[in-house]
Amino acid sequence: MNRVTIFDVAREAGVAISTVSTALSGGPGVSDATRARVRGIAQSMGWVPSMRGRSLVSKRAWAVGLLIQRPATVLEADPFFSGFIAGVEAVLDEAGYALLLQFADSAQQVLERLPRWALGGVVDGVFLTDVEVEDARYELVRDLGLPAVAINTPVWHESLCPVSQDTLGGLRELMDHLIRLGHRRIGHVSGPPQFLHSGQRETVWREALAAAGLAEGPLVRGDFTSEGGVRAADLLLRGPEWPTAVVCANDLTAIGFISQAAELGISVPDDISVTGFDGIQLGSYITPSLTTVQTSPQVLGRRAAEVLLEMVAGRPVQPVEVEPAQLILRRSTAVPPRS
Amino acid sequence: MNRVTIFDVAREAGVAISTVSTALSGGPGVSDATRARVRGIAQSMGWVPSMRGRSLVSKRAWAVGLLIQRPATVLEADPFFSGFIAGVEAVLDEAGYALLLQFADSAQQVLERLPRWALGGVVDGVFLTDVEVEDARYELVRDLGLPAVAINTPVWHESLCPVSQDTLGGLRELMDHLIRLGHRRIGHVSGPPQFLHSGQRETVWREALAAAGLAEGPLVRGDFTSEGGVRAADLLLRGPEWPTAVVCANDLTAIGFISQAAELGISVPDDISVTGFDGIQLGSYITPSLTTVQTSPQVLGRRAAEVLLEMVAGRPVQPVEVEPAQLILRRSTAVPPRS
DNA sequence: CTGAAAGCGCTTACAG
DNA sequence: CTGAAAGCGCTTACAG
Repeated sequence: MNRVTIFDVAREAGVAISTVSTALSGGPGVSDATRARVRGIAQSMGWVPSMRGRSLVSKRAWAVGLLIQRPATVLEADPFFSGFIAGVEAVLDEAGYALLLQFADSAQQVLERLPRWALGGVVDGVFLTDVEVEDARYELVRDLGLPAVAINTPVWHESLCPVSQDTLGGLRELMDHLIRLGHRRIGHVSGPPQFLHSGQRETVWREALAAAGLAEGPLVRGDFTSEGGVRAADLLLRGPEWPTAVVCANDLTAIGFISQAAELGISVPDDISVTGFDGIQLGSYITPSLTTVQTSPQVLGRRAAEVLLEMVAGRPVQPVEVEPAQLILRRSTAVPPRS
Repeated sequence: MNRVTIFDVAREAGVAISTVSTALSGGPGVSDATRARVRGIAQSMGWVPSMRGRSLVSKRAWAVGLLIQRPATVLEADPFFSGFIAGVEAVLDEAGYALLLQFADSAQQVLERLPRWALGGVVDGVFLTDVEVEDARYELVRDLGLPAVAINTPVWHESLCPVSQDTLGGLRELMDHLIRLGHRRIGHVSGPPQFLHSGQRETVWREALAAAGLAEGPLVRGDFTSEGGVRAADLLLRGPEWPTAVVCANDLTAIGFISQAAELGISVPDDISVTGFDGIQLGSYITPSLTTVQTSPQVLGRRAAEVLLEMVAGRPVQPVEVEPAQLILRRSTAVPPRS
């Protein structure tokens, strides 16, 4: 497909291909006159560098990868990835790097593909998201010597650098807020147990209740989907004793919960307060608007890309901590109904 | 980064590198015994094919590209791309192809990058979305000989194949439904004018009104965002004469519109009916749930990827038409208030 | 400042 | 069935 090569340009200009290469790449060792002439000829001939040739010799793929260990359909549902990719792209674009995107069905598949990407020279580095409780990827990227940036992980080694945002502080504030409003029975709809942050959020909820001397409220396992929120509402609201507030592990869950509460004739926030987590854009447009903890996937993406490019270039990096997630108070929370 | 090469395997096995290559790639011309032995040795040595070497000689990038001509942040807002990418990925993964994702700020930038991708051998083909009214990309991919699949376009030539879904039929049904409910003043919040489908949706609205002998309702220009919906509601609902129904160009716009209507003390659907377009998942969980036309970005993505891989392989293809978009009646529409 | 040559890791005719 | 060789398009020491 590549019509004109560096060889054609050299012939046309009457110089050696090494001169063309040096002139075009901007390196030193070519007179300004020659450089200008070669560049002019290359441009007029429509020369475009072959990334294939360049990659082979430079041992750089000029691409980094995001290998998402979830079904491809989460992109549609989970707001994190969209924002994260947006942030990543903004930085990569400027650096002339491309983003390779792939989804994996299982942890096993991820562990098979990472070596292919690394040893096959497909990417120069990877982003690791969705930290799991037992996460074999960290060891793997070290063994492969593959530069990696991991989001919200405590791990840090020579080829892995964390980029993190404190989100639990915002969640603690949220719990305090509910307690100050007078809530005494506060339930929780958790996230999928394999993710590290599901457990962390659950722990914050549990500890806040304990610190306030409150009994542990009802806990339902969710799955980060609205449908999971619907099921949780069915479980929690059909019995005789509702909680007066429910802290959901993410916004989608909260929206599903609120939807099903309405279906059951239960009003939010008059009968029950409901909170989300993530801070998706639509949270401010639904009725009632959603109290939530607003995270910054786009900022994380931007910083993660910056750090990864540094690592790829062989420069030393330090873990990055972005601004903490913010508690956003909206209308889905209020004082509890008088019992 | 690539430790062990085909050369190392050949030495270890005591054969020529061509034998290793043939044995590993599964081609004919190697005895079963040799093939098995070479494969065993390659595996035990941890050999992984270098895509850089392979790409250079095979003239294939083993990747296709999606170059989105919008700010990267739309990924977060626009549900089309998430679903589309999910569908694309499902097919590419199986074929061992990767997806290269990039965003461009302007049409100009797209036109600069496509040649770099094509002539630079970065991708073997591209997906073209967001058909514009005057779209220079079609001519460009033809000139470049770059296989391309375009979504919902009328154009078709040797290196461009359309994959389409009829969405306007569903919109016509939606208009008929509103008219049958008794609505006589039906407004429209349009999409950005540069997109072909914005104009198409507006035309359907206009023609349906004309066919029913109704006066043209108020038209406000939106931008496919919820914020645009808020602004449209402000414009349409502050005056003395509201429409009794408003057809929004997409779901996000409709959700913003409903939100602002509530803010102004106007109830949906009691005071005004509001409809969306896209069929995003959250549409069924908000209150009131959203009447909309449900499109199938994931199916489009899957079919588009299938067609593109065929084109890359040099096989002949035909335009694909997926199942039409479906009208989904929910609670944001009702009979008009008695005037 | 410029040129001739080697080599990145692979596939693919072409001989034997 | 197997091997020796050329070549994909580039960059990078190394001589001149």
